[in-house]
Amino acid sequence: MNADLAKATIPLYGNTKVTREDWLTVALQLLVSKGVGEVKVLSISDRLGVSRSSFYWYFKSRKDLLAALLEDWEQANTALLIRHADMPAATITQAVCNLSRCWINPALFNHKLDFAIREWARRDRAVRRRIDQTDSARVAAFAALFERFDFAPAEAEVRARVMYFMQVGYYALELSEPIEERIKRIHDYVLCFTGQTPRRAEIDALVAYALKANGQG
Amino acid sequence: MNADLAKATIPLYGNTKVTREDWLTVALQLLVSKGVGEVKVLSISDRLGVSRSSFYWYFKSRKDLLAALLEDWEQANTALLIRHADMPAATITQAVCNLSRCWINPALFNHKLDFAIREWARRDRAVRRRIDQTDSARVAAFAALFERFDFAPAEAEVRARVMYFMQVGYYALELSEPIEERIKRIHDYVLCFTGQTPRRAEIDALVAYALKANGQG
DNA sequence: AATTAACTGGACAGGTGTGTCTAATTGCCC
DNA sequence: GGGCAATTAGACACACCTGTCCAGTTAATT
Repeated sequence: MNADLAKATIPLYGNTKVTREDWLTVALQLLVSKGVGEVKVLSISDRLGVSRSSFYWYFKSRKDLLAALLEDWEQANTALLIRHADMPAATITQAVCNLSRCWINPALFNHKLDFAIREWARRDRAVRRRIDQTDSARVAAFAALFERFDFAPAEAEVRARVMYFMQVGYYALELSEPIEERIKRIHDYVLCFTGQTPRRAEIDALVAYALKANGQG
Repeated sequence: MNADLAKATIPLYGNTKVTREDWLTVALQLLVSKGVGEVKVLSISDRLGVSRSSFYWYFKSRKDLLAALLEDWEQANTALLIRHADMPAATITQAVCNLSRCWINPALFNHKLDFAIREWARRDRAVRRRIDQTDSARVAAFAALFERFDFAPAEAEVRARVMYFMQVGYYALELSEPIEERIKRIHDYVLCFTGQTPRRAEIDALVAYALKANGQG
């Protein structure tokens, strides 16, 4: 149950059963699967097989834990997207294919986490502010990508937004379509996003990547 | 506080202060502004200035109330979108402009309600099923629109999805940009969605509509 | 004016959550 | 093998939400 993290660290001192990391890991799982509202001290301690009150040795309060979770999220998701947007590419269609890897490979972008944070932001101003900054940074990186391929600034901005918002919307609907279904649409998506017909090799490579990343390769 | 609805109906019998409608109205406001979790009998009775227990005269339980709210939502939002998608238009760009009125006029599509339901669906299977049906119906209507203007079925489907998901994503981010900002992008959005340059008159008409609907006209 | 149907209010029971305090318990160190 | 520090369990206080019960209160009806 808690074997994963506790054992990796230095041997524990005293009557220790779990670490602060363990609390965080389970809290993150709960945040992702059920939303902030369900990140409860009791639920976590249950899953950890540990008394609820131990929690207060590691964290000042539930708020303290939530702040730590927000920190974790901020480190993970945005840097990934920006890194992929900045990858070298010969054509705009290739660049969009590169970026699509984040959406197509579940190991890359944690959309459930992203969305849990979004839901949280609806009820918390501080979270709201942080996610707004994050969204701006992402869109700016995508717009820069289109501008690198000589799109006019205004059009680059709109295409960046369409691409990003469309993806967020896709996640919002939680369609959970099989990968074969999604693959069929890749060509037309790239066409719609860029206004240009992608090369066959670009699409083929992305399709192969998608299958592999989803365990169908 | 509760003057709005109670007075509009037939004179009330007995020691009546509020109606079932009043409970529903306030519940809907809470659902929209704070999410399902905050739709509490106590919160509503407080706002209504009425005892909490009166609730159980009108509704069997909190679940009963929530079911009624879901019913309300289903009636309102989807029919509106489909009606706009089916409007006659001379060009595909014109058709997309027609549909955009739903997104641009806050009096038409209640996106906050739509999103509150989406969040709710994350924790309730029955709601999940209903919203999935709704989303399919909407996308089907949009795809039919593109097909009417001779787009190939596969491309029509993708363009419908890009347009719809992009809009849902936009709402997910809760950007709250001023209307002037959004207006600037209309032209490029239509271009990106349809792959065709819209006519000047089409854009001008939509911009005028947007300003009027947002009290700037 | 009494009756009655349509409500309303307050008290109570039961469940679940947070946070605090104190008395264990455990493993390392000397 | 006793002491100590780190950690944990359990009891308790408090808050808040749902749902039930019952004794009012009120205005149309007779």
